[in-house]
Amino acid sequence: MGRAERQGIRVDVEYVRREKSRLSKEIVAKMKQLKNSTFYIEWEKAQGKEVNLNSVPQLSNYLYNVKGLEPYKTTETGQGSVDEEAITNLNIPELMDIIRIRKLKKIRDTYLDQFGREQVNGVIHPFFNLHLVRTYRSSSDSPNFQNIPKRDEEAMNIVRKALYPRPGHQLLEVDYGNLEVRIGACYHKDPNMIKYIKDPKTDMHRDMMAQIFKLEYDGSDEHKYLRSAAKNGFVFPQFYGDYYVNNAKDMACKWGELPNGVWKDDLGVSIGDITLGRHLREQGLKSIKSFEKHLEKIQYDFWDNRFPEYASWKQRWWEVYKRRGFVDMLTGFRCYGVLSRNDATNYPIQGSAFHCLLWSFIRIDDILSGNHYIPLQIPLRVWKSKLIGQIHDAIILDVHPDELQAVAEMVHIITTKELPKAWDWINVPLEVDAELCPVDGSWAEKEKYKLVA
DNA sequence: GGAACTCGCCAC
DNA sequence: AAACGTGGCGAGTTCC
Repeated sequence: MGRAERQGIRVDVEYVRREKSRLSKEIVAKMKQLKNSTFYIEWEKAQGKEVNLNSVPQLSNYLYNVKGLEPYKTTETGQGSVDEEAITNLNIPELMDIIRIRKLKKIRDTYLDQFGREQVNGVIHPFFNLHLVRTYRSSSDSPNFQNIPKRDEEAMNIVRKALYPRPGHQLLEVDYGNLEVRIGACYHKDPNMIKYIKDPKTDMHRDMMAQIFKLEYDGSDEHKYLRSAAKNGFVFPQFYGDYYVNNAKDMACKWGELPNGVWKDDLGVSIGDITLGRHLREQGLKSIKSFEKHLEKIQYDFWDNRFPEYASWKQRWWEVYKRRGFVDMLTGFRCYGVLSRNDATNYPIQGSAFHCLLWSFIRIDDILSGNHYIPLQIPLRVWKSKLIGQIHDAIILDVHPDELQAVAEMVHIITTKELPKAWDWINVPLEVDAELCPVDGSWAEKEKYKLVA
């Protein structure tokens, strides 16, 4: 990991400077426009002094105390929330401008600023800490290389266009697929989960989508969307220890839309020519309450029938922790201290999943730096290609095009074949996906790449 | 003037 | 009966 830190990642300093000033111009223009609105003028009047558009307490106070609006949700400390979800639901156009400004400032002040500040001769050297995280995962700082925008298209493009390989090289990213789910299976050994992992014809999220939304998955874009709703709104939260009441509320708010506990025909996700809310109503799930009851049954089915071994492992593992005060991970580390019921099962899975990545990272480093002892058909030499970073279940390399083929094969062998050989407790196949950027292309330009033909 | 806090938001 | 896991970081705010 130290070698990757020293290697670093190239930053286009001139681009960062230009992009920051472009963002600043848009932020200033947006603020100017906002300051002319009656919403802002009334806010300023109530405030009695100049309004700070970045101040969360000021906005919360104005919306919920001065104007007396009903908060859509509250924060941990009971204050009216002003996060994106909460203020979007107030249906005030000016608040959309605040969301836009926040997003642009996030890109400028959190990411581009960090790159400019931390770069040395056009290279950043993020730290990858191995000693700070309770679960034995890693963390990264100065700058944090592990939270660079990915899902939001605009933010992803702006930020990742700043990061480059060395001249004549290309960036390669190799991700383990569903690593935590697979490593979880090594602990609980649930046969149904193992079947989902091993049999490519099966798909757990597709099955859950059908059950939750009462729809047979047909592969359409709308169904793909609902599949990810089931995955991120129910399955993963359940794995982490959440329960159906939260799941129902989150899913209904995000995908169905029901301000008064009843589905609205004109709001929410559409499937075919009707909305999800309408579809659920036609299926007899008339309100949020009935959807919650529906999810309650699904939760019991999920743990009692679909993954009973997983459920009993969770139970046993918690009993072990209560008796001994610690749990041991398959990778030899011990989780101790005050753990909640969820912690006692989440920590070992999360930690040993990362250790799989770390083992692979170290072995790849051995080979690239010419020190390897693994009996592979790979000549001993120092490679031009280098490891430059890691994001929990992904490895990022800076590859010379002449070595691409060899690197791809080697990484594939290490991550999916050598690792399970080294650790016999790995009882499920491991898979990796890869993405490749063009030669001299930025990290924004990555495209799917097959490691093995 | 800095530490500690809250809040929002990015990643896995 | 319970009531989602791990981080880093920026900005505003309050306290000492």
